[in-house]
Parts: sequence; C-alpha cells; structure tokens
Amino acid sequence: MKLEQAIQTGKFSSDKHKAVLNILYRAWIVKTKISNELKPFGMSHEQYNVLRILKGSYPNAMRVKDIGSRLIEKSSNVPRIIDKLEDKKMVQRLASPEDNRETLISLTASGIKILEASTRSVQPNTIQSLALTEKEAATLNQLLDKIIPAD
Amino acid sequence: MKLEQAIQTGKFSSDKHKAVLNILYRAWIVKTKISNELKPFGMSHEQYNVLRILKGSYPNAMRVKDIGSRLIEKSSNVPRIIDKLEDKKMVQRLASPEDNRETLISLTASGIKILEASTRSVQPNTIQSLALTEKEAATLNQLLDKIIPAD
DNA sequence: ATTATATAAATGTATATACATATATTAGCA
DNA sequence: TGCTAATATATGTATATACATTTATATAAT
Repeated sequence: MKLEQAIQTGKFSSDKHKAVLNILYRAWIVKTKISNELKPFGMSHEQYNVLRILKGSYPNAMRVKDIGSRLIEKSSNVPRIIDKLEDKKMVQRLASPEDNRETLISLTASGIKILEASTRSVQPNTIQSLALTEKEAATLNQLLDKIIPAD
Repeated sequence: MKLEQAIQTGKFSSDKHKAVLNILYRAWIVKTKISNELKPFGMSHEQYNVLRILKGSYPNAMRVKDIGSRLIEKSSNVPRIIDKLEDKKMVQRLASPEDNRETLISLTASGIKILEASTRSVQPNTIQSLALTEKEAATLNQLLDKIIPAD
C-alpha cells in the first residue's frame, strides 16, 4: 500500500518529508505484522529479538549489557525482558565467573525450539514481504544509512 | 551511523534482511529524536502528530475517526490523545451538528502557537536530518512502497 | 413503529516503553 | 588500605500502546 492511501493525504512538503513519514509507517507495519505472528507463541517482539540475539552466540551465554547493545531499540529494559523469558523457561540466568556485577543469559533447549518455530512463522512477513531484488535492497540500505548524519 | 555499528553485528543473511532491521532502526532513531525535541513543549510524539493533522484542516474542525485514519500508527487511541491535548487547552471538543455520535475537534489559538514553535524545533531533526537529495529521497520512497505487497 | 445491526467515541485493562533511582560490585588512586 | 568514582543489573514509576468492551446514536429491515 502506498503511503498516500495509508495516511489519507497527498500533501508532503518534499520527498524528504515524505521519506520520514514513510520510514515511520513501514516500521510500524513490520512491527505489527511480526507481533501478530508471535502472538500464538506467547511472545512479544522485543522478547523475540532477545532470543535471536542469544541464538547468535549459542551455545555461549551472553551478558545483559551485550544483549542490550545489539537491540535496535536502545531504550529497551533488558532485565525485564529476560524476566519474562525466564518465566517461560526460554532462557536462564547464570552467575558470571569473572565479574559478580554481571549476569549471563543463555538459551534453554526449549527456548531454541520455540524460537525456531516462531521464526518460520515470522520470516514470510519480514524478509519475504519485501518485493525487492537484492540490488534494490542494497540501494535501500545505502539510502537509509544517510539518515541522521550527526550520530 | 551505519546499522552495523548501531547493533554491533555484521551478520545479515541478505540485503533484504538487513533492510528490515535498518527500517526499524531508522524509525526508532527518528522517533526518539522527535520525542526529545518535544519534551520542552510537554508533548508526546503522537500528540504532536494529532496537532499537525488538525492544522491541515484548520480552521475547520475534524472528526475523531478522520484524525485516526491519518495517523501513521493505526492502533493509536485517539480519544485519549485528545484528552491530553484538551487538558493543555491545545484543542477543544465540539458537538457535531450532523451526527451526535461524532465529536469534532479543533485547534485552539494557543494550540497553533505551540505547534508552530515545536515544529521549528523538530524539523531540523527530521526532514533536515536526511542527507539526501530530493532525487534520492524519491528513490527511497519508491523502494519503501514495495514493502508488504499484500496489504 | 420496533427490533436488529452498524457506527462513533469513550472507557477499561494488561503489557510495554522510557527514564530515574537503587543496589551491588569492581576499578582507580591518594 | 580506604575512599571515590564507575560499571552492571535490577527495581520503581509514569505514560503509552494494543486491544477488548461499553455507551450512545444512527441506519436498515421487517
């Protein structure tokens, strides 16, 4: 769906202005679709993201702060997300042998299983939902990288 | 900042996969920047969006449902956003002469004033933060429009 | 006219987000 | 060593989001 239809207007002061709204709209669509797919698995989008990050270093555990640094939304409250995942036995907290301030988090066997099942459900609505060639996707990434230069 | 730095990883299964994460990241950055600029004005991002929509039809009032159809995030609870803006005397509710189920919302004089002042503060972090030519922005919009075809 | 259905806005509620503060531990240094 | 500052995680709190339900009114059908 074109942005104009989605927000019922055609008045944009410039293509740059429209691009900002377009990014916000596409992100909202993607997040909503992912959340809907995750619902049957009893998982929120952020909980899913944490599991994906943990899978990246599996079978090694990760520190809470390292999980946080890999999350897209930096204001996420990682300990609270871990609480929820721990309640569902998808991850477990371990003491750090190196530094007692740290907590190490690791995926459980059932966590991996649910993650993989949910990913099979989520993928078609994210990556596969982009009707883009790899070349177009590369261009898109290049353009997106030009946002917020002073950062 | 490049996405790879922002989320501390370089492993993407494809450019399409990276594009999804990139969109989510850029949207989060833009939203955070806008929210920070709005803080001195005591306004949330969604409250600001509603004021902008109302300005589009000013001096005519708008129905609650028409405001909702123009918002990017469709799950927004418009009556509650209006409550907050009404508390701050930025908008007012009026009875609809045509249909008593409807409520009409109009910007107040002080609402317009605060909106314009806050926009002068927000603009540099949105439109002006894109280091893109208009042609590049047009390409970006074209590519973004290809997301989620079945919608 | 009366009943059922549809629509518009408001309200209720559970969870998530953003951000401040607290607690525990480690590192740096006089 | 003993004090200060820095770091890592957890907790507290106010607001926002997502979604279901309620209330009021209008439309449609018999």
